[in-house]
Amino acid sequence: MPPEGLSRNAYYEAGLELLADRGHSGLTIAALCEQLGVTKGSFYHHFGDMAGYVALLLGHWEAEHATRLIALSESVSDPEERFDLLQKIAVGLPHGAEAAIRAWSWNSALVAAAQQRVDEARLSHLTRAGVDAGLGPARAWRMARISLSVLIGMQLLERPAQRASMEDVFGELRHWMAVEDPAAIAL
Amino acid sequence: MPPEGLSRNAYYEAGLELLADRGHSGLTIAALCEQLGVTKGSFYHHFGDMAGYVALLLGHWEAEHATRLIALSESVSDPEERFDLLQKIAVGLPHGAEAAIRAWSWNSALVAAAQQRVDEARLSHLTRAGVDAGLGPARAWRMARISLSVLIGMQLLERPAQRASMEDVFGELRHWMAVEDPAAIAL
DNA sequence: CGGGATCCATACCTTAAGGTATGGAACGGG
DNA sequence: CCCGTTCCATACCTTAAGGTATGGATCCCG
Repeated sequence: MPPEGLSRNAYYEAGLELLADRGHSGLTIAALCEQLGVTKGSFYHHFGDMAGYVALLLGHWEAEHATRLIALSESVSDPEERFDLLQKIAVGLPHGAEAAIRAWSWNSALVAAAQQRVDEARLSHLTRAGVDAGLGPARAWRMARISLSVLIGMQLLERPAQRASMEDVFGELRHWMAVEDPAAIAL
Repeated sequence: MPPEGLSRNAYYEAGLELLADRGHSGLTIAALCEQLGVTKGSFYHHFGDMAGYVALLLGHWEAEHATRLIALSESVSDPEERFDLLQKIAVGLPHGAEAAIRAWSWNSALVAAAQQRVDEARLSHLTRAGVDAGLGPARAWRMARISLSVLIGMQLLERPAQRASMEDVFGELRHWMAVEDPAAIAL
């Protein structure tokens, strides 16, 4: 199957794009085919049905925008440097598509499962990064939760997400994190 | 119209309940009527069509869980006391329904408009509260954004939202806010 | 006690989206 | 050159959800 992989990837890109600007209800087989200039025959040839396509699309998203980026961050040893990278990674995520996926997860068990895996992976990675940076476990856990919540909130509050205000807010968060407070860190 | 207002409110309660445990795609006329033990005739009698019902339902939510609570908070003068109240208010919100509405807003312009009004009202109230508590305007703005983002993140990360972890996280946030840092506050 | 208004049940229509069946064009290997 | 496989177009089916038309039941009010 030499000229086939390309086609599949085209469906993924088109899917994420549709999600970003029409939401999950805009991700229909008809819309996908229209955007790619084909008809439903093509879609049902490459993917058995909608559920199959969705599973592959989510797998693509998970691998590309979670697993891969987390591994990238893990390759950095210096804690401060790693948080720099993490902030850049966060700002560069496909916020539109991610927000739509999160919304979508409220109406599909399949999507909810993928979303939960991605959240869990990001959360545990953030917690590890916090511990590496010297926070106590409980405090690192809360820091991770707050950080991920802020990412989610920013993704959902602005449409499209504004790079500038996101950097501002993340900067404030890191400033708070850096504050010396032995009593709290003891946790 | 004496025995009518009751019926309308029943539709609102049923609607928020359906949203909370089936998401917006579960909020169908058929599901509403089934839950209330009536048929579609009743629905179309009370509300012209689905769009009309949705508009009224959102208005109910906005008035009950945004406008009213903000006014309540504004009646408290002491800044510290006000933040205590705000935390209690936040924890007590109908998180399931609110999360579903936020997800829904990605697929309906009407819902998106209501959601934006509620977000804007909460955001500007939080900013005012921050200024009253002694933060500089820019810092108060970021604090408000972070706080609302955390609420949103917590609403979406846990299903159902856990009261305990929410209080933990809010506590950490307020601890950070209280840290003395003249340089940052100068902003 | 008659009549209009309120409230809702029943039956039917329409549309959009997923899904299926089938055939045809292009392309490569034997 | 032929045949099978890949890839996709066309036409049709099915289902779910919004919406409409109509009639009946109840209740208040004059």
